[in-house]
Amino acid sequence: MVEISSDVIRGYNDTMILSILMKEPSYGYEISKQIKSISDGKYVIKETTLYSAFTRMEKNGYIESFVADPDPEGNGKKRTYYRPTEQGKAYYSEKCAEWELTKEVVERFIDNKENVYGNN
Amino acid sequence: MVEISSDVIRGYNDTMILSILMKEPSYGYEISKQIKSISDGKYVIKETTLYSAFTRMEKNGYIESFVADPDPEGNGKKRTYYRPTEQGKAYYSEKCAEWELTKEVVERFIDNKENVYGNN
DNA sequence: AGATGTAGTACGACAGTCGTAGTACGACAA
DNA sequence: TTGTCGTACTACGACTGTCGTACTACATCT
Repeated sequence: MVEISSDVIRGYNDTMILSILMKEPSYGYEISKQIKSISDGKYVIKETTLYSAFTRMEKNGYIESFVADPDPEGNGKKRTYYRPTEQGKAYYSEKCAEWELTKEVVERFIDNKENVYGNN
Repeated sequence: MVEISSDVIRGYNDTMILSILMKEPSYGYEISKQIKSISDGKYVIKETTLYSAFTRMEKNGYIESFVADPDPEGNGKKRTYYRPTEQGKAYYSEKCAEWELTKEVVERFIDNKENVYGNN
Protein backbone atom coordinates (compact mmCIF):
# COMPACT_ATOMS: atom_id res chain seq x y z
CA MET A 1 0.00 0.00 0.00
CA VAL A 2 1.27 3.39 -0.98
CA GLU A 3 1.64 5.73 1.93
CA ILE A 4 2.19 9.43 2.10
CA SER A 5 5.62 10.42 3.32
CA SER A 6 6.04 13.52 5.39
CA ASP A 7 8.41 14.88 2.77
CA VAL A 8 5.71 15.21 0.16
CA ILE A 9 2.91 16.44 2.37
CA ARG A 10 4.96 18.69 4.64
CA GLY A 11 3.91 21.76 2.70
CA TYR A 12 0.30 21.07 3.65
CA ASN A 13 0.43 20.28 7.32
CA ASP A 14 -0.54 23.80 8.34
CA THR A 15 -3.32 23.88 5.79
CA MET A 16 -4.73 20.54 6.90
CA ILE A 17 -4.65 21.58 10.53
CA LEU A 18 -6.37 24.84 9.71
CA SER A 19 -9.02 23.08 7.66
CA ILE A 20 -9.97 21.08 10.73
CA LEU A 21 -9.96 24.16 12.94
CA MET A 22 -12.19 26.00 10.46
CA LYS A 23 -15.02 23.66 11.39
CA GLU A 24 -14.61 23.99 15.13
CA PRO A 25 -11.91 24.58 17.73
CA SER A 26 -9.92 21.47 18.48
CA TYR A 27 -6.77 20.27 20.20
CA GLY A 28 -3.69 18.25 19.41
CA TYR A 29 -4.66 14.73 20.20
CA GLU A 30 -8.03 15.05 18.48
CA ILE A 31 -6.55 16.63 15.37
CA SER A 32 -3.96 13.90 15.00
CA LYS A 33 -6.72 11.31 15.12
CA GLN A 34 -8.78 13.23 12.59
CA ILE A 35 -5.90 13.52 10.16
CA LYS A 36 -5.41 9.81 10.39
CA SER A 37 -9.07 8.98 9.89
CA ILE A 38 -9.74 11.51 7.14
CA SER A 39 -6.74 10.17 5.24
CA ASP A 40 -7.84 6.57 5.84
CA GLY A 41 -4.61 5.96 7.70
CA LYS A 42 -2.48 7.01 4.74
CA TYR A 43 -1.03 9.92 6.60
CA VAL A 44 -0.25 10.03 10.28
CA ILE A 45 1.21 13.27 11.53
CA LYS A 46 3.90 13.00 14.17
CA GLU A 47 3.09 14.51 17.54
CA THR A 48 6.14 16.74 17.55
CA THR A 49 5.33 18.02 14.09
CA LEU A 50 1.79 18.81 15.10
CA TYR A 51 2.59 20.59 18.33
CA SER A 52 5.39 22.60 16.81
CA ALA A 53 2.95 23.62 14.07
CA PHE A 54 0.65 24.97 16.79
CA THR A 55 3.45 26.97 18.33
CA ARG A 56 4.54 28.38 15.00
CA MET A 57 1.05 29.24 13.79
CA GLU A 58 0.13 30.89 17.06
CA LYS A 59 3.32 32.94 16.95
CA ASN A 60 2.44 33.94 13.37
CA GLY A 61 -1.04 34.98 14.44
CA TYR A 62 -2.91 32.35 12.47
CA ILE A 63 -4.43 30.57 15.45
CA GLU A 64 -5.13 31.35 19.08
CA SER A 65 -5.35 29.01 22.01
CA PHE A 66 -7.51 28.64 25.07
CA VAL A 67 -7.52 26.09 27.82
CA ALA A 68 -10.79 24.34 28.53
CA ASP A 69 -12.30 21.33 30.23
CA PRO A 70 -13.20 18.31 28.12
CA ASP A 71 -16.84 18.59 29.23
CA PRO A 72 -19.07 21.32 30.69
CA GLU A 73 -19.05 19.72 34.15
CA GLY A 74 -15.34 20.38 34.43
CA ASN A 75 -14.34 16.75 34.62
CA GLY A 76 -11.19 15.35 33.16
CA LYS A 77 -7.90 16.89 32.30
CA LYS A 78 -7.87 20.33 30.72
CA ARG A 79 -6.92 20.62 27.10
CA THR A 80 -5.41 23.38 25.00
CA TYR A 81 -7.81 24.17 22.20
CA TYR A 82 -6.97 26.19 19.12
CA ARG A 83 -9.11 28.23 16.75
CA PRO A 84 -8.15 30.22 13.67
CA THR A 85 -7.87 33.99 13.89
CA GLU A 86 -9.19 36.22 11.12
CA GLN A 87 -5.68 36.34 9.78
CA GLY A 88 -5.55 32.57 9.93
CA LYS A 89 -8.74 32.29 7.92
CA ALA A 90 -7.30 34.54 5.26
CA TYR A 91 -4.11 32.53 5.27
CA TYR A 92 -6.12 29.36 4.86
CA SER A 93 -7.90 30.79 1.83
CA GLU A 94 -4.59 31.71 0.26
CA LYS A 95 -3.22 28.26 0.88
CA CYS A 96 -6.28 26.70 -0.74
CA ALA A 97 -5.75 28.84 -3.83
CA GLU A 98 -2.09 27.91 -3.81
CA TRP A 99 -3.03 24.29 -3.59
CA GLU A 100 -5.21 24.52 -6.70
CA LEU A 101 -2.32 26.04 -8.57
CA THR A 102 0.25 23.60 -7.26
CA LYS A 103 -1.96 20.69 -8.18
CA GLU A 104 -2.33 21.95 -11.71
CA VAL A 105 1.37 22.61 -12.10
CA VAL A 106 2.58 19.33 -10.64
CA GLU A 107 0.22 17.47 -12.94
CA ARG A 108 1.78 19.12 -15.95
CA PHE A 109 5.02 17.43 -15.02
CA ILE A 110 3.66 14.15 -13.86
CA ASP A 111 1.12 13.51 -16.56
CA ASN A 112 2.32 11.93 -19.75
CA LYS A 113 0.51 14.66 -21.59
CA GLU A 114 2.79 16.22 -24.15
CA ASN A 115 3.83 19.58 -22.82
CA VAL A 116 4.20 22.34 -25.34
CA TYR A 117 7.08 24.40 -24.10
CA GLY A 118 7.26 28.08 -24.85
CA ASN A 119 10.64 29.63 -25.52
CA ASN A 120 12.71 30.73 -22.54
CA MET B 1 -1.24 36.48 -9.06
CA VAL B 2 -0.89 33.44 -6.87
CA GLU B 3 2.55 31.92 -6.96
CA ILE B 4 3.83 28.64 -5.73
CA SER B 5 6.08 28.89 -2.72
CA SER B 6 8.97 26.52 -2.32
CA ASP B 7 7.50 25.37 0.96
CA VAL B 8 4.48 23.78 -0.67
CA ILE B 9 6.18 22.30 -3.71
CA ARG B 10 9.38 21.20 -2.02
CA GLY B 11 8.17 17.64 -1.80
CA TYR B 12 7.96 17.51 -5.58
CA ASN B 13 11.21 19.01 -6.76
CA ASP B 14 12.88 15.64 -7.24
CA THR B 15 9.83 14.28 -9.02
CA MET B 16 9.61 17.25 -11.36
CA ILE B 17 13.28 17.03 -12.18
CA LEU B 18 12.98 13.32 -12.86
CA SER B 19 9.93 13.83 -15.05
CA ILE B 20 12.02 16.05 -17.30
CA LEU B 21 14.91 13.60 -17.33
CA MET B 22 12.55 10.76 -18.24
CA LYS B 23 12.08 12.35 -21.65
CA GLU B 24 15.76 12.90 -22.36
CA PRO B 25 19.00 13.63 -20.53
CA SER B 26 19.34 17.25 -19.55
CA TYR B 27 21.39 19.61 -17.43
CA GLY B 28 20.86 22.20 -14.74
CA TYR B 29 20.40 25.39 -16.62
CA GLU B 30 18.05 23.82 -19.14
CA ILE B 31 15.97 22.11 -16.47
CA SER B 32 15.52 25.31 -14.52
CA LYS B 33 14.23 27.02 -17.66
CA GLN B 34 11.90 24.13 -18.39
CA ILE B 35 10.44 24.17 -14.90
CA LYS B 36 9.78 27.85 -15.29
CA SER B 37 8.15 27.51 -18.70
CA ILE B 38 6.12 24.39 -17.95
CA SER B 39 4.73 26.10 -14.86
CA ASP B 40 4.05 29.32 -16.80
CA GLY B 41 6.42 31.15 -14.51
CA LYS B 42 4.48 30.16 -11.41
CA TYR B 43 7.36 28.20 -10.02
CA VAL B 44 11.01 29.05 -10.42
CA ILE B 45 13.41 26.65 -8.77
CA LYS B 46 16.48 28.19 -7.16
CA GLU B 47 19.81 27.22 -8.62
CA THR B 48 21.18 26.00 -5.35
CA THR B 49 18.12 23.87 -4.77
CA LEU B 50 18.39 22.33 -8.20
CA TYR B 51 22.09 21.55 -8.08
CA SER B 52 21.91 20.14 -4.61
CA ALA B 53 19.04 17.95 -5.80
CA PHE B 54 21.36 16.58 -8.50
CA THR B 55 24.04 15.79 -5.96
CA ARG B 56 21.59 14.11 -3.64
CA MET B 57 19.84 12.07 -6.31
CA GLU B 58 23.09 10.93 -7.84
CA LYS B 59 24.34 9.85 -4.43
CA ASN B 60 21.09 7.96 -3.92
CA GLY B 61 21.49 6.22 -7.26
CA TYR B 62 18.46 7.79 -8.94
CA ILE B 63 20.36 9.63 -11.64
CA GLU B 64 23.79 9.45 -13.25
CA SER B 65 25.82 12.18 -14.85
CA PHE B 66 28.04 12.55 -17.88
CA VAL B 67 29.86 15.52 -19.25
CA ALA B 68 29.26 16.38 -22.89
CA ASP B 69 29.65 19.15 -25.42
CA PRO B 70 26.63 21.29 -26.26
CA ASP B 71 26.84 20.25 -29.93
CA PRO B 72 28.42 17.36 -31.86
CA GLU B 73 31.21 19.57 -33.25
CA GLY B 74 32.56 20.05 -29.77
CA ASN B 75 31.96 23.77 -29.65
CA GLY B 76 30.99 25.64 -26.53
CA LYS B 77 31.43 24.95 -22.89
CA LYS B 78 30.92 21.40 -21.68
CA ARG B 79 27.86 20.66 -19.60
CA THR B 80 27.04 18.07 -16.99
CA TYR B 81 24.06 16.08 -18.18
CA TYR B 82 21.96 13.78 -16.04
CA ARG B 83 19.78 10.80 -16.88
CA PRO B 84 17.69 8.58 -14.62
CA THR B 85 18.99 5.15 -13.65
CA GLU B 86 16.70 2.12 -13.56
CA GLN B 87 16.35 2.72 -9.87
CA GLY B 88 15.50 6.33 -10.56
CA LYS B 89 12.77 5.30 -12.97
CA ALA B 90 11.26 3.05 -10.35
CA TYR B 91 11.52 5.82 -7.80
CA TYR B 92 9.77 8.16 -10.21
CA SER B 93 6.89 5.71 -10.64
CA GLU B 94 6.51 5.45 -6.90
CA LYS B 95 6.48 9.19 -6.54
CA CYS B 96 3.79 9.48 -9.20
CA ALA B 97 1.63 7.00 -7.33
CA GLU B 98 2.31 8.87 -4.13
CA TRP B 99 1.27 12.08 -5.82
CA GLU B 100 -2.07 10.62 -6.84
CA LEU B 101 -2.69 9.60 -3.28
CA THR B 102 -1.52 12.87 -1.79
CA LYS B 103 -3.72 14.82 -4.16
CA GLU B 104 -6.73 12.81 -3.16
CA VAL B 105 -6.01 13.12 0.55
CA VAL B 106 -5.23 16.84 0.55
CA GLU B 107 -8.48 17.48 -1.30
CA ARG B 108 -10.43 15.74 1.41
CA PHE B 109 -9.22 18.38 3.82
CA ILE B 110 -9.41 21.34 1.51
CA ASP B 111 -12.74 20.67 -0.10
CA ASN B 112 -15.80 21.89 1.67
CA LYS B 113 -17.25 18.47 1.11
CA GLU B 114 -18.60 17.06 4.31
CA ASN B 115 -16.18 14.45 5.51
CA VAL B 116 -17.64 11.42 7.13
CA TYR B 117 -15.21 10.47 9.81
CA GLY B 118 -14.83 6.91 10.87
CA ASN B 119 -14.17 6.12 14.50
CA ASN B 120 -10.62 6.33 15.74
C1' DA C 1 36.27 46.34 -23.83
C1' DG C 2 32.26 45.60 -21.31
C1' DA C 3 27.74 43.69 -20.66
C1' DT C 4 24.78 39.87 -20.84
C1' DG C 5 23.72 35.01 -20.95
C1' DT C 6 25.21 30.40 -19.99
C1' DA C 7 26.63 26.89 -16.57
C1' DG C 8 27.77 26.08 -12.80
C1' DT C 9 30.38 25.65 -7.38
C1' DA C 10 30.97 26.84 -2.36
C1' DC C 11 29.35 27.75 2.07
C1' DG C 12 26.93 28.86 6.04
C1' DA C 13 22.13 29.93 7.85
C1' DC C 14 17.53 28.59 8.65
C1' DA C 15 13.13 26.19 9.28
C1' DG C 16 10.30 22.13 9.63
C1' DT C 17 10.32 17.39 10.79
C1' DC C 18 11.84 13.53 13.52
C1' DG C 19 13.49 10.42 17.18
C1' DT C 20 13.76 9.91 21.75
C1' DA C 21 12.41 10.71 26.21
C1' DG C 22 9.80 12.17 29.86
C1' DT C 23 5.59 14.09 32.52
C1' DA C 24 1.03 13.68 34.26
C1' DC C 25 -3.69 12.56 34.79
C1' DG C 26 -7.75 9.27 34.30
C1' DA C 27 -9.98 4.89 33.63
C1' DC C 28 -10.12 0.10 33.93
C1' DA C 29 -8.61 -4.63 35.04
C1' DA C 30 -6.34 -8.04 37.95
C1' DT D 1 -3.67 -1.28 45.02
C1' DT D 2 -0.94 -1.81 41.41
C1' DG D 3 -0.16 -1.82 36.82
C1' DT D 4 -1.25 -0.90 32.16
C1' DC D 5 -3.37 1.65 28.61
C1' DG D 6 -5.15 5.82 26.61
C1' DT D 7 -5.09 10.74 26.71
C1' DA D 8 -2.59 15.11 26.28
C1' DC D 9 1.04 17.00 25.98
C1' DT D 10 6.54 19.29 26.51
C1' DA D 11 11.69 19.34 25.80
C1' DC D 12 15.64 18.88 23.13
C1' DG D 13 19.00 17.92 19.88
C1' DA D 14 19.77 15.90 15.09
C1' DC D 15 18.96 15.95 10.32
C1' DT D 16 17.67 17.43 5.68
C1' DG D 17 16.30 20.44 1.99
C1' DT D 18 16.10 25.11 0.72
C1' DC D 19 17.97 29.72 0.55
C1' DG D 20 20.95 33.88 0.29
C1' DT D 21 25.10 35.36 -1.04
C1' DA D 22 29.10 35.21 -3.49
C1' DC D 23 32.22 33.67 -6.75
C1' DT D 24 34.22 31.45 -11.20
C1' DA D 25 34.53 30.99 -16.10
C1' DC D 26 33.51 30.77 -20.89
C1' DA D 27 30.82 32.56 -24.99
C1' DT D 28 28.39 35.87 -27.51
C1' DC D 29 26.86 40.40 -28.67
C1' DT D 30 27.41 45.46 -28.99
